[in-house]
Amino acid sequence: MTDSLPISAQASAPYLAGLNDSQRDAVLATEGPVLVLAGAGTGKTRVLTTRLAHILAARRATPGQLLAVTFTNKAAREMRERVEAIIGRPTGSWWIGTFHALGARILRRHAEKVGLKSNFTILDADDQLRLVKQMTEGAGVDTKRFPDRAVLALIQRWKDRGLTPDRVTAAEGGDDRRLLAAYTRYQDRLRELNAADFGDLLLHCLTLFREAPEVLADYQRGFKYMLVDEYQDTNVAQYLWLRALAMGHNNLCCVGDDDQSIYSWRGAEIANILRFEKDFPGAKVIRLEQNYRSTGNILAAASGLIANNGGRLGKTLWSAGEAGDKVQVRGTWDGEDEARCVCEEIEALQNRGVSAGRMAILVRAGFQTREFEERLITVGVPYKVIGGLRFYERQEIRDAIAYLRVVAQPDDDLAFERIVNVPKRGLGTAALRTLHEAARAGRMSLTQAAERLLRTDELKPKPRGELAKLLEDFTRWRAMAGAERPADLTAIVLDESGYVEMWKQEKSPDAQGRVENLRELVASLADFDALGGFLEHVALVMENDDAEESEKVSIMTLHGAKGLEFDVVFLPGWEERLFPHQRALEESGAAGLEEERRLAYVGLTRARRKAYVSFAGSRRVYGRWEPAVPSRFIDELPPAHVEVAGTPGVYGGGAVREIERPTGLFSDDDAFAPRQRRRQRAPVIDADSWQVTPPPKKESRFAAGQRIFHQKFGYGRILAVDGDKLEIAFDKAGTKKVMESFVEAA
DNA sequence: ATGTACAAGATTTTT
DNA sequence: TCTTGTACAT
Repeated sequence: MTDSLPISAQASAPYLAGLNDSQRDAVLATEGPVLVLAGAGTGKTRVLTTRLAHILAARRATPGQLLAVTFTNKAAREMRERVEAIIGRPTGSWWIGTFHALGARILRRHAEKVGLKSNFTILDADDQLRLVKQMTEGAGVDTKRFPDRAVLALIQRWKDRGLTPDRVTAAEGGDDRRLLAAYTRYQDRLRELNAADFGDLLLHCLTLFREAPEVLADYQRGFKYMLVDEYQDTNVAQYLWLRALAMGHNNLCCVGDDDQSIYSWRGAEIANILRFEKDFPGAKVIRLEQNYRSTGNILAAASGLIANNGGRLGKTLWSAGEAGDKVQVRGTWDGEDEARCVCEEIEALQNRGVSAGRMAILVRAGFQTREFEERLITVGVPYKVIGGLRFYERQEIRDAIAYLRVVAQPDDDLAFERIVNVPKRGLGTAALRTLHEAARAGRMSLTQAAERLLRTDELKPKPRGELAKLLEDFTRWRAMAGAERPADLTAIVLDESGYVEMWKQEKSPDAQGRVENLRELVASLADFDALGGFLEHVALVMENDDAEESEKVSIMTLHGAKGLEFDVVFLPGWEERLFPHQRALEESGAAGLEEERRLAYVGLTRARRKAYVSFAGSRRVYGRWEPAVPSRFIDELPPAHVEVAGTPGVYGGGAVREIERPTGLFSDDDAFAPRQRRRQRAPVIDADSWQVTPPPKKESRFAAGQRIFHQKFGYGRILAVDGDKLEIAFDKAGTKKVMESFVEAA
C-alpha cells in the first residue's frame, strides 16, 4: 500500500465495510481541511477512528505524524483501542489524547521558554482557588462584588480565550485594573511555584508558538494529519492551538455537531465550527445525517425541538429504522411523585426484561439526583451516579496526593499548606502566618522558610517541635523515594504521617470508606515506577472509575451524558427555571436559551428506543415549595411524535400545548397528578426486541434487631425484614426502607 | 487553637 | 433545607 494507491482499492479495505457513502467520503478525503458535520447518533466517532486507521493502513503517515485530539481521556482511550483493533498492533506512544495532555507534553519539552522548569506541577481547581484568594487580598479587589470564585472564573475565561495578562483588552473585562492586577500576580505566582493550571497548558503553548517560531515550525512539519473530535466544544485557546499546528500541512479534519454544543459556559465557542470554512478555505464539508441510534419518533421529536434554534448549520437527520414508540410526556405532582413514576416505570421495564444497565436518568442539575437515588434505594433497583465526586477529587485522596507532592517537590507550597496541619499537629493559622511571613521575607518556599524558622525561636516550643518532626519525616520519605516503589512509599507516608490513623479514629459514617479509598490509591500506584509519572497521571488523566458493574441504572447530568447512548432514557424536571435553567437565561439571554435547547436535544438523542420526559407541578427549591411551570421545550416537541401519559381528556389527547403557561398555581389536583391511574398504564414495548433477563430473587441474610451499616445513611438498627427489603432505624437519618444489598453488618 | 453560632448562598464541568 | 464560611468566645 502506498500513497498512490487508487481510491477504489483503498475503499475495498476491510475496515471500510459497513460505512455509508458520506462516512466513507469522510474517511477517504485525506488531503486538505475537512469538516465532518455529524448529527447525533450518526457514527461520527467511528468515522474518526476509521479515518485514523486508514491514514496509517494506507501509509499516508507514520504514527508520529498523526495528532488526534479529544476532550476526555475516556474518548482518547476508546479511540486508541479501536484503532489498535483495526490495524492489529499497539499504538504505543502515539499522539492520541486530550487537548490538555497533548499541551502538557509539548510544554514539558520547552518549559524554560515560557519561564517554567520541565518538572512543573499541574494545579487542581482547589489550588487555583487558594491562589486566587492570596492574589485578591493583595490587589484590593472588591470581594463583595467579585468573590474569589468569580475572579477565578474570570481568569479562566481569559485563559480560555487565549489571553495572557498583557493581552487582555478592555472589551474582555480588562478595564478593571484590580482584577487584571490579580490575574498578573496570579500568573507570576504560578511561575514562582513552578506550576501551571489547566488553562496554562494551552496558554503557554500559544506563547511558545508565538515567541519561538522555530519550535512551532517543527511541530507543523511533524503533524502531517490532525484529527479533532467534538470540534463544537473547542474554546478560543484550543482553536488557536489547533490552527497554529495545522497550518503546516493543512490536513485538519474536525468532527462536530453544532447542535450539541453545550459547553459555552466554560469557554466553548460555537463560532469555531460555524466559521470553519472561512478559516480553512477550500475545506471539504461532509454531512453525516443518517442516524443509526434512535427510533423514528424520538429522532423526529428531537429534530422538531432543535429546529427552534436559529444560527444552525442545519442538518436533516433521518433514520432507516422503525418509528418505534412516541416520546412519553408526563406531568407529576411534585419531585417525589416524579421520582416514584420514573422508578415504577423502571421496575415495569425490568419485569419485561430490560436490564437496568440499559436505562438512564438524565437530569439538568446535580441536586436532582438525590430524589431518584432515594427512590431507587427504597425499591431496590441498583443504580450508579456518574460524574459525582470522582476518585481523585475526594478529600482523603487529595490530601494523600498533597503529601506525595511535597515529597516529590519540597517547594510545592500549595500542597504543603494543605497537609501541614492534617492530621492536627497544632500548626494552625498563627503558625502558618509566621511561616508565610518568613517565606515572603526570604523569597523562598514554605519548606525552606520552615527550616530557617526552626533555627530561631520565633515559634512557640510546641508547634516548633511538631514542625521539626514533620520536616524530618519529609526528609526521610524523600530519601526513601529513590529506593522504594511509589506504592510502598505512599503506604509508608500515609502510615507514618498519622493520616490513615486520623480517619480510623473518625466516627462519621463515611470514614470507613475513606480508609478504603486510601488503600485503593496505594493499589492504583502499583502501575507506576516513578512518583512524577503518577502525579501527572492524577492531574491530567483522572480516569473515571466507572468500570464497575454495568447492570445498574445510570443517573447523570445531561452534560455528562454526551456521547453516550441508552435504550431507555428518562428526562425529568422539564420545568421553566430548572430546564431551561434560570441562570442560563439570566446570564446569556437568547444564546443561553439556545444552549439549553441543545442540551434538551442531546438528552433526547441519547435514547435508542424509549424516551420519557416529565415535569412536576411543584418542586422544593432550597427547602421552599415553589410552583413549577412545564418547560417551554415541552411545547416545542412536535405533537405527532409525543404521547401524553396520564388521564386522557385532561391533556386533550396529546395536545400538550393546551397546558396553560405560565400559571404559577396548581389548585387542580387532577391536572398534574394522575396518581391513582398511574399503575394502570402499561408501557408499550416490543418485547421481542429486548433481551430477557429475569430479575433474581433474594433471601435476606439479616434479622430484626441487628446493627448494620449503610453507605449513605450510616449506622442503624433493623426494625423489620420483608424479603430483601429492610426497615431500618438509622442513628442519624431516621427510619427508612432500604434494600439489603445496600447494607452490611456493623 | 479550637469550638460554637449565625448568616449567606446554593448550575452545568473536563482537564 | 442544608452546607459552608466567618465572626466571636472559650
